[in-house]
Amino acid sequence: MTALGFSDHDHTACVATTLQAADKQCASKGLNLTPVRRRALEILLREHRALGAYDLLAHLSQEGLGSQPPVAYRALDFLVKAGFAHKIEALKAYIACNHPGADHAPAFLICRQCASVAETDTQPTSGRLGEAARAAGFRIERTVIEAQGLCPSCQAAA
Amino acid sequence: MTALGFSDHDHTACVATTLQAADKQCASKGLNLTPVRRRALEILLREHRALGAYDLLAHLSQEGLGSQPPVAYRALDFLVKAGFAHKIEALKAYIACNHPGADHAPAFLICRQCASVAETDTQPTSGRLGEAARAAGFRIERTVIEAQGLCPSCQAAA
DNA sequence: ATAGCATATGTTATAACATATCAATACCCA
DNA sequence: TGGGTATTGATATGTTATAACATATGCTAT
Repeated sequence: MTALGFSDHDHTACVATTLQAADKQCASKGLNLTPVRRRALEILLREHRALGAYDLLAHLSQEGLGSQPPVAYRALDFLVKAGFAHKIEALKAYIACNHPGADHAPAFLICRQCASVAETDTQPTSGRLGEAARAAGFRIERTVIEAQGLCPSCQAAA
Repeated sequence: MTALGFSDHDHTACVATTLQAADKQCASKGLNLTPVRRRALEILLREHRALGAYDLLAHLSQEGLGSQPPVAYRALDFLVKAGFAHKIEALKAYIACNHPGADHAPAFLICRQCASVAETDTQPTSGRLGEAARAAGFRIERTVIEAQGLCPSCQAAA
């Protein structure tokens, strides 16, 4: 895959198709994509950027879907566990997954100027990190790979 | 370098020599390693694990070196900027650097069981992340590379 | 039908992490 | 000696995340 996120695309369609894919996956895996969870995913997809839990909560509460922090955190937990969203640790924020479904080790390119985020992925077992882990006898279960810097358009603007 | 942190070593000596190295570097770079900052570094080195800012603050305040959050955060900011410590985003915690001095892109192996942390390093420009960045035209300024899993001794225990 | 169970949500409160702001002090050096 | 810079002290507040407990909803076995 390539790192999308810095390029334009038909966003309405991409939201719709991803939501449908989520519906399908939940049905097949026996997961319960409840109204709050589905709406949370839709908000993340529409915004198409990393949102803080309280940002999401503000959207949800505007629509009468709960007003207290646990509402947002529960929805986010579900989405992250289901693979529909990721947490960006360096931003303490959450973003919809680019390519849900596949089990993957996401990596992110985060623009410090415009806060846009591109998702790509990595092969944790290979590369320097994998080597270091093997050498140390460490068993990797999850990786946080986040690069911060400037996206193409912010470089151009500077 | 190799990933230390999961192996035994002469810790008293390693604390002392790292502190001395820090003194030296600060002198040569015109940085001011004040008592609070130096003590904070010593605490991180002695503990030899990732400490939360409030954990550090507790140590500092026991010694009369300040009792309010900004004291700890200022010391940590200084140490991180100077390259004497790193922040582990996934743990919201701070750890003394293994090899201060060199400008480097640290990477961490974090045991979810015993919370020990090994520091290694990466070459951000190479590998899949670097490729993705080049392909996207993204300019990397800083990276967060953190692997979570099980260290050798916790694997053995399980 | 209904008791029991599992899952999800509602609600309150608080824990844990981090920063803004402004005053006081110290230190350098022109 | 006076002005600039860096550091510290102190108070308050902002931000992120979870604990704890109550309630609702739906399924299932009897």
